Amino acid sequence: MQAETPTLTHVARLANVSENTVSRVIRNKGSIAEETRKRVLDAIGALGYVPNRAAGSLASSASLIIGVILPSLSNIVFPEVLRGIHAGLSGTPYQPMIGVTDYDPDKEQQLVSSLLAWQPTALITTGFEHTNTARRMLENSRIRIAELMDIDSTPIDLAVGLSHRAAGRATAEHLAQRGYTRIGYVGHDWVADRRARARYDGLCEGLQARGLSLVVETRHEGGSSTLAGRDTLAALLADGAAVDAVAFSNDDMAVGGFMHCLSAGIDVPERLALFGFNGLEIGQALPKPLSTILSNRFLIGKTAVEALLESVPRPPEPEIIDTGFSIIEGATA
Amino acid sequence: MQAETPTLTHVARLANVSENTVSRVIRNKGSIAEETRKRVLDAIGALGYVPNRAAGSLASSASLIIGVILPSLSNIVFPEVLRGIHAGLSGTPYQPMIGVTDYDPDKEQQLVSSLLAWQPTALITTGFEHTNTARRMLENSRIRIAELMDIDSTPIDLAVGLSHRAAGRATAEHLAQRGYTRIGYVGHDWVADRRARARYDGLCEGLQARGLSLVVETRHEGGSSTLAGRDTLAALLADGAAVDAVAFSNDDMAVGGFMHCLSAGIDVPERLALFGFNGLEIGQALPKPLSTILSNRFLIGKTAVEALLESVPRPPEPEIIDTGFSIIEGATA
DNA sequence: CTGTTAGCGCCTTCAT
DNA sequence: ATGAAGGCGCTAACAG
Repeated sequence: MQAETPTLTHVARLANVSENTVSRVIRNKGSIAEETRKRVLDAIGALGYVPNRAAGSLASSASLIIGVILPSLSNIVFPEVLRGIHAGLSGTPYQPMIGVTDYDPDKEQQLVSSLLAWQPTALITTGFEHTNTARRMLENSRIRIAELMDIDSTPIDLAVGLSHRAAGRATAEHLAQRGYTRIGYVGHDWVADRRARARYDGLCEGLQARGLSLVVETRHEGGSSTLAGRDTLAALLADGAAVDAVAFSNDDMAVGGFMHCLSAGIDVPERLALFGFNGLEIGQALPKPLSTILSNRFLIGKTAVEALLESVPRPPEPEIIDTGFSIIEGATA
Repeated sequence: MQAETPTLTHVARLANVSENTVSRVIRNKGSIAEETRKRVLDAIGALGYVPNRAAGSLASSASLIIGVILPSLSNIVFPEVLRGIHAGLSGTPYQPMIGVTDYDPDKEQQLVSSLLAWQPTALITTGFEHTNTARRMLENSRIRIAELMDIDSTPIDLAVGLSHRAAGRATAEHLAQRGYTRIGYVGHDWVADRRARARYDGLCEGLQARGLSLVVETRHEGGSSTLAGRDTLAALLADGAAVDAVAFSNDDMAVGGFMHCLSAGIDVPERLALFGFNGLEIGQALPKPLSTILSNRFLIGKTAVEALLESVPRPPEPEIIDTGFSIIEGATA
């Protein structure tokens, strides 16, 4: 038997109050006699009432949705940001609605439009690169907007992340301090991945400050992956470059590089030092833990959600939250 | 200047038609004169109209939401399923709304309730284990329900995945055929991860069919991870067990095991063979590609979405789609 | 092929 | 502290 789905009206009738009172109890708004509240809650329990979110959204012109736009799910980094978002949302009535851009600004624009159609309370996206249309939509909407991962530019409303340029400089300093002088770079496509590019720039800048510069660099044409890291390092070394350390665009690439060294019998770090970025678990499980930079992905997601929900009308001034980074000393550089 | 958000009414007015006609054009429903359609589309473009999804959902008692409940985001497996779901959804107007259970049935129940409150077109969840209440809610709702990953039981509506028991048996057969006889098992917590348990059962069954049985087994108390695999294999070997092959609960654990062998100078597979499950990229990037079973996670997500949207009223009979698995020969077993 | 008429279930505003 | 009235923007059902 398919019972009719209970609505506010049913609850109100059962509890002998007006719909309005039930609504107030549910939303914890206005003051309600303890006795009444209890009667209402009992009725809700008895009927197994669950509020219709669509009706609520329509009436209030605001939904309990948090739009989340991620560039990719292939890399473990963004699922970890999403985990942080979930952690920040747990215990609240908000639900995340997800979109994936594959690093394509046009797809992002379309997702911004689709997600705004749900009148979400907030929209979380990545980086500062948006189409003009997308930017306008985000600015004009009065909801809260977070731009994650990067803090090297002025956000529309809120930025949460770290300075990738600074992380690149820190890489340079670490390698220089360890006495490496012939430093190479193994990267991936940075047209799509702007933050990898920013780290590269910071790296070059940091080396230059020490009177050094990259002696060789190779970039894989596609996205980052362990296999790409392995093959790209192999290609770089095959050219006979004399390097004593290689900075990778991220840990995936660096772990791949480590695999190549294992296969080729190259001693790490004695003959070749390796340095990554992200601080992924796999890097720390290598026979020699990877020297890298921890990027606090989970924290970025969690912090963003908490900050967004903290003050739901958008504050007048944009805010930047630096979740920082830290060097993992490791044993490969 | 914050212009008023355009609604159907505005579009209708501008195009000189009734709201209903606009609605029909948008939803591609009923027949419309080519001339009228064009006028409406022009008006939509001119105003930058975006339909209010909440209003649409309320009026039609159905939303363009697909609820997705995942056990975890820590492991790359579920993000890959999610990628498949996204792929299946791309080009449709549906958006996924995500929840994470952390393998807790009570959390799942709460998510089922929260997500049903949005009147989604379909709900995708994992496995066959639900609280009684959750099961009742899923059965009573008339929307489509997919239970992913596993096909070894009767689904509420649709199951998409593979037989984990069969995968376990295939592991046994592979190892036996390669001539290994002293086979050990390194696993993780299977109270939460039922499918790992099913593979273990299949493994034992398969060994028995060959007149073999596990000579030793160790299970890590928590979830699977590379570090856990490394340490758990180390612990197993420290006990002095004479094994010539180890089957791991999954690739994360197996890759960790491989790392231990590297550190401890154990030749793989000569002195110890390793076998995993999932076919993750990292396993194939090892100096010796991991012997394992490919679980087609992406395909599971994509297939599920396609099958669900194919026939939106729930069919009378439950259906099972076997996305299968295949052995990756690798070089470690 | 197009228009008219009623809601969907809830929240907001105003009243008491 | 509670109730009454109206409407959020859209779609369904029925005309024509």
